[in-house]
Amino acid sequence: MSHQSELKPKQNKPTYHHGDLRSTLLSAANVLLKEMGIEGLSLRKLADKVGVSRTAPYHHFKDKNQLLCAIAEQGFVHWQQDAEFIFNQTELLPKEKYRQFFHGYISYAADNPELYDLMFGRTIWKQNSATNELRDVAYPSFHYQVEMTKKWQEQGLMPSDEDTLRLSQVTWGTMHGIARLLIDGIYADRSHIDEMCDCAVNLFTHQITQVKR
Amino acid sequence: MSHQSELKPKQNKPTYHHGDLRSTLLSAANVLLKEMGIEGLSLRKLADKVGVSRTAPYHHFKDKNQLLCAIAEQGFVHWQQDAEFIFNQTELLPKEKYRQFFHGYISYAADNPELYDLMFGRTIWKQNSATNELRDVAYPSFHYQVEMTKKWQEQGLMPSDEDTLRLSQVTWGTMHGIARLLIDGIYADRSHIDEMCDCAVNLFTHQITQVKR
DNA sequence: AGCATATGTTGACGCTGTCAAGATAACAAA
DNA sequence: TTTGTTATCTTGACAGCGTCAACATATGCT
Repeated sequence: MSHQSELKPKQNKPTYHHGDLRSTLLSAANVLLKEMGIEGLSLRKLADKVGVSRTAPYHHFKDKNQLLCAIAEQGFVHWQQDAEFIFNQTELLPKEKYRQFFHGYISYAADNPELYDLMFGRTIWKQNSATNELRDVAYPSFHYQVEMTKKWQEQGLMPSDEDTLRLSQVTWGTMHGIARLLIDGIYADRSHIDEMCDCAVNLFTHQITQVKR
Repeated sequence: MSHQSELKPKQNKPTYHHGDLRSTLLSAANVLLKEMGIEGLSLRKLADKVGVSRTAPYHHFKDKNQLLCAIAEQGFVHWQQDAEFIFNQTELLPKEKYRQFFHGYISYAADNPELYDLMFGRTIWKQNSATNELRDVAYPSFHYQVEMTKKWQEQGLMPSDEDTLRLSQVTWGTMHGIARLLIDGIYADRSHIDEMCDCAVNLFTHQITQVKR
């Protein structure tokens, strides 16, 4: 029953087997996530939207948690591509590149608040509920930021007397914190984004404008 | 039924009216919050723990949300006291005072992860679900940080060419972000706290060690 | 004393995630 | 082709959740 109309396989006639349920669930879940948020996304609503019974998704995802991890996984892949694109723009000066990276991070979060909340929120990471597949995608993403920080230190853009891991934890923490303040609407809103990002970049890259080595 | 034993009013004999249910609920909720987290805290478990029926709490809190806001409210009061204590320590140098403030913030978050998550998390702030009472306590707390930042700028500890509001959003964002990374267990753990804090303080107060004006 | 109000109780509803058992289709081996 | 295994989808059921409605009891004011 319910409305099993639009989100069905290639053929129009209703088949007992869906044929491509897993990926259909994933994309529908992305929409539902954006609309209702991480809490409003329920397996039952999702199944109903796709036009299958409540328990059908359980043949493709063991848990609600596994579904969430799969969504986050896609998010990390997409986000990693964005980061690499900025980092590989050779014609930009280091500082300008970092500024774009910073803006890009915050913009990604502000444009996809619910997805960002899922990727970097406690729902997944709190009690070790992240899937191995998700870890395999997320950890390299985290590590990529450390590598970039190392490069920025070598270029003299960031202070080289700070430990690279600590420095990247702090700079990333800043981006993460600003993103969260924006997403949760705590004492900051979208109109502040540009100025906040510039302020942070100035603080972290202050030396090179003077020393220029 | 259930076990209405320990958390009862002064007299031992079971009375129909509890007598002090609201505050009893609040303190029991704090315990439950610390144990089970913000999601694991259910009104039914709470009522059962206190020894009243499921709907009794509704005579003291309109919502689960109102209960959460009341808990967060207490957290803000307590946290504000901590901040003022540090800020009023006159014998400390500005930089050392700021370092203590930073460490204090992160330690408060790390020691009360669930409470911090409630106070500064999206559950309350996302969709404007904060009570007026909570706002009346939280907003001055936020503003207090701006005032301190202003003082630190005047003392030459922090760059005075940055807009005060932006600067405090960034420095607070950094504390918030580090706290979140720690709490959610994302690429940082408690053994990194001291070094991360020092690194951040160094970045934000770099000038004064050189300029010393 | 009587009555309004505050407070606490049981019953019920719809929502959620998830398990168990049965139905149907796809596919591989005989 | 037929048969059997497996993947997929179904309905039924259960416990837990927040919350409303209706009812019970105690407190306190007139």
